[in-house]
Amino acid sequence: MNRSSKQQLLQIYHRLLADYGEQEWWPGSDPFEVIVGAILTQRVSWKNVELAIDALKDAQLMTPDALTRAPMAAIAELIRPCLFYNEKAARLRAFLDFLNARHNGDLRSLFALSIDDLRRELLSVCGIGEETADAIILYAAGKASFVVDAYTRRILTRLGLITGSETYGELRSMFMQALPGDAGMHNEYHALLVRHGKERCLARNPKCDGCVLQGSCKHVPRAQ
DNA sequence: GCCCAGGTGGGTA
DNA sequence: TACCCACATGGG
Repeated sequence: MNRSSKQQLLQIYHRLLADYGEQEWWPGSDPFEVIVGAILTQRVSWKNVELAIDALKDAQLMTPDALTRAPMAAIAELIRPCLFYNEKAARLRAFLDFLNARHNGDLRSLFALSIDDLRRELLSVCGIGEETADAIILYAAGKASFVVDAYTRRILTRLGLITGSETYGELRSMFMQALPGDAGMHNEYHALLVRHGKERCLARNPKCDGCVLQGSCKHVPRAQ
């Protein structure tokens, strides 16, 4: 990765931050709730995840211990507003089995690992892929690990910084090399890309009128 | 009724 | 490696 690409990534961050302000994603949230949210949000809007999180809280199940004891069918029913609830209930169970077996059910033990070890262990859990692992490392453990999602790829492609065919790991490395090891900045940058992607880089209806990244952005204005 | 939302894993060629 | 499919709700 060359110096100019690093500068461009930093420039994009500062322009987005200046335009949208701080996004405050998962500020001061309970780490376990963040992990549950990270698993439930797979391929579903955050609104639906909030419904499921509230349901789990109301049922007093938002702790590793309580959720471990709950029957999977009951969990599935509570997280029904999320897509693929049976599968996601199994993924929550898989994470809990891992946490109990490897870390005696203690998140502090899990988070005491280095970023690389933490990432490796999370990826060994069925149902946790790269994006979810990075989201857990960043938002639950508070360690700097960049979260690459569909918006990130789409925005960088339209800006001409990448071809779009890069692997997840390649894109993550780009950000890891360009940004300081500051979890707060990684957190904010990812949130800003999602905000920008939602508002300006819609999958089927790209538009870029008044876009904060205008000038370098190659969006085609939406046909009226 | 249709489209889409902050993915992952397993199967097939 | 690259694609395809299952998973299967709720809001606009």
